[in-house]
Amino acid sequence: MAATLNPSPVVFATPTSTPLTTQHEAKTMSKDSPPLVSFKHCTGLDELKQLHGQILKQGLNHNHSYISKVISTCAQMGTVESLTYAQKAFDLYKNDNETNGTLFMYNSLIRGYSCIGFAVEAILLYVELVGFGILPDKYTFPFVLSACTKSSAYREGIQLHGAIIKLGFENDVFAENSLIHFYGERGEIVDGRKVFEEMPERNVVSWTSLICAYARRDLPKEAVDLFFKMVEEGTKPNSVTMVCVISACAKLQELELGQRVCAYIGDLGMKVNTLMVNALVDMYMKCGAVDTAKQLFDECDDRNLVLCNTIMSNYVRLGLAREALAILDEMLLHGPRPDRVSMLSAISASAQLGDLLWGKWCHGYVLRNRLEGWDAICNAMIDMYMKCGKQEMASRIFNHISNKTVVSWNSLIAGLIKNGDVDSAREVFGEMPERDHVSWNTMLGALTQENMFEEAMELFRVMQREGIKADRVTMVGVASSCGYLGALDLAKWIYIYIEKNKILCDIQLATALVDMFARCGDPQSAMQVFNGMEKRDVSAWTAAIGAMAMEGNGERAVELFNKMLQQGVKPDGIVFVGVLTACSHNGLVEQGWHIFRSMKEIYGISPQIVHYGCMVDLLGRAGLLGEALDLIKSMPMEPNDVIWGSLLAACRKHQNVDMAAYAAERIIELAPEKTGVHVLLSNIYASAGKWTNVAKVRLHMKEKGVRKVPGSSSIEVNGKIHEFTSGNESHPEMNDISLMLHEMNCRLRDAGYIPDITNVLLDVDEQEKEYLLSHHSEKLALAFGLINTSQRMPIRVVKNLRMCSDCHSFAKLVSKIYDREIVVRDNNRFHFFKQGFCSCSDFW
DNA sequence: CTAGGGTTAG
Repeated sequence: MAATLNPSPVVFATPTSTPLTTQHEAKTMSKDSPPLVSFKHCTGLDELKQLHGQILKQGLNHNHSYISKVISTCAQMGTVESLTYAQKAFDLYKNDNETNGTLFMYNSLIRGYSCIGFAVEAILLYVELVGFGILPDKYTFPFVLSACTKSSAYREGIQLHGAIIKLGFENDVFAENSLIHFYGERGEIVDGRKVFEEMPERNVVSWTSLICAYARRDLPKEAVDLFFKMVEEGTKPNSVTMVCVISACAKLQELELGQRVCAYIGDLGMKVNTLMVNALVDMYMKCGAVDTAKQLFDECDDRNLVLCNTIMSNYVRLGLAREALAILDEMLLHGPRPDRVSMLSAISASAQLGDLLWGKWCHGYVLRNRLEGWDAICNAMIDMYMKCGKQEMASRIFNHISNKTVVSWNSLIAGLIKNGDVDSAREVFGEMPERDHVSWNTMLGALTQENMFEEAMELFRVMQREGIKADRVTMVGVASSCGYLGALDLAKWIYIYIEKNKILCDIQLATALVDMFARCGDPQSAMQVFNGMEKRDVSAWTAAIGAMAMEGNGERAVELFNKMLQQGVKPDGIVFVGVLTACSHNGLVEQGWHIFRSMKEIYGISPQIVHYGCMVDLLGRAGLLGEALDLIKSMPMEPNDVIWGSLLAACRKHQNVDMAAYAAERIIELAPEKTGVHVLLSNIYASAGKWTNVAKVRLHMKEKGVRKVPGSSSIEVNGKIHEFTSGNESHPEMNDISLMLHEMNCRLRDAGYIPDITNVLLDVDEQEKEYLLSHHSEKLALAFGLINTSQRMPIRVVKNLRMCSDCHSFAKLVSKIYDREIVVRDNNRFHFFKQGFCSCSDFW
């Protein structure tokens, strides 16, 4: 627009007509001329159009006072229609008078356009105004800057900053405040701060704008600090300030701080308006004070839509979907009428519950009220139908979306994964037009969840190659995969990577790191991360307790558990599993019973079947087989195959063949597909020398097509993970490994090692048994480790099954004869071998 | 004239 305009300055300072109050002006008006006050009583656009018509009819279009009134009144109505009309009136005025508008007209229009979000039009009008050589005034800058802010017109904003300085408005509080807001919304907070610092005088809006900027840029701490500084320096906060600072407290999730800030509301005798109630309810909910929030909500007379939406969305976020839907019910009965934001929460709530009825009802409401045009609603519905298991319905909605965003694709992928269709998810991932970090994180999470850890790490490497920035969520997935791989070098690299890239280490990520180090057999690092955490929730404690359990340090695990209770962290069912497992690894029968009983008696948590499983394991390992069986019989629920499996394992350790057979039969009844049972059962018979029974089990396995899960061990050397399976000789360095194994066997035999062939299931001759035994996967990995790692390095092996007792003795001796620390993680815990001893003291 | 609340996927 501006480019085609004549840039020569048109002096507009001379009015084309004198003010209305003068005699001259009065004469030009007919008797029926509408008085200017009639604009004040103008209620709608139609009325205004009539007034404008009268003015035109009376030939008053040259009178800028009238036309200015028309334009400004129109613009203030703030609708697209009214602005279009204002623009028309403006153009007509300019045509009839062969001149430009007045500054006041420009200001009115710019403000109006900015208000309805037509920022480009507002900026173009400014350009036009300057093009005509009209000098902007102090009213112009706030309007046009707010337009720049809304349309992210960065270059224009910067130019305006220049103009403000050039035209001598840099000491104008309003212009400067608008600049602070502009920079703040752009994320250029340093520039905003600079403007703020250089202001000769500031008012409450200057402070508030900067506080708001910090709060929005995820620097809530700075926002709150600035608030205190503001009060200290004697500027009284108003309700807007309070809304901003309370939202900062919500982000910090610090209830006490929030309450301290709120104290100013009462101290200053501030009236609490709806926006403040809303901010308060939001803050309390984000800080975990759900009851306080609900109370405030209930006491609020003005249940407006936003307030309802705030409480609903928070309920959904907290996983309280039922409560969210209760609010919706309330709204449907007594108002306010749910809008698309309410429905977004309602659809998410239905998704969370997997409640198809509610979901379908929401879908219907959306259609009846024509809310479906909004992307977010459709995306939420994809998620909802997927979570309700209605893949087809979800896909249908996806296909009907005309404007598919990356979120639509991500919802589809996540949904496919939830329905167990990882292959399709991978396919869609490959097809989608653009991928954002959520897409990558979703896939990474899926691979981790599906135990495809190496694939997950590979995907992470692809991310690196493609320059996708990893964030917290990425690293949680990566850390978790690494933990399962048990690759300590990789773990250390990940830890450094997070520090180097300044990835925010929140509770979840720190917890993932604790777990990762624990699974990689480095409990020291795990505890170091844990001790460095600022806040610890029950999951964090669970990870630390798990680290101790895996190390076999039951006493320390129980200690940690007690410390957690002391610090007032409420235990959940999961942490009890952790601590009871720790007890069972160390035979802490008394403490285990004590903790188990406290579950219900003190914490009101009814033990679930897993907790009984832990106890059966604890009693069984300790040799209290009768007590274990009694517990199983006293359980309030039917024992499952896992429970009997624990008992079976215990029977094997303590050589109770009869009870073992009983337990095994129960398992085969409950879960005939469980291959491990057959193997274990034959092992029991084998170790008792009952070869007829072994043959029977083997026959049964053959008939059912059950195959033993092959033992596999992996070892990380120079960042690469080498995997060995029992008896598989495909590794490229197999020759060296065989030679090494032979040498090891010789040296060990000289030291008095006798292979414990009771672990060999097959009924073959002694020599062959020895051969099979000497090729157990962990032995291959050990030999490989001895060849390929330096003397001072511990050898770390990860095994998928439980270590057999022969390999256990073997590793003990190797650790002594080769003077090497050996760390083996089996599917249950760690074994640290050193100088002929194992950390488990042979109790595992 | 400038500043303020609720919004889907991992």
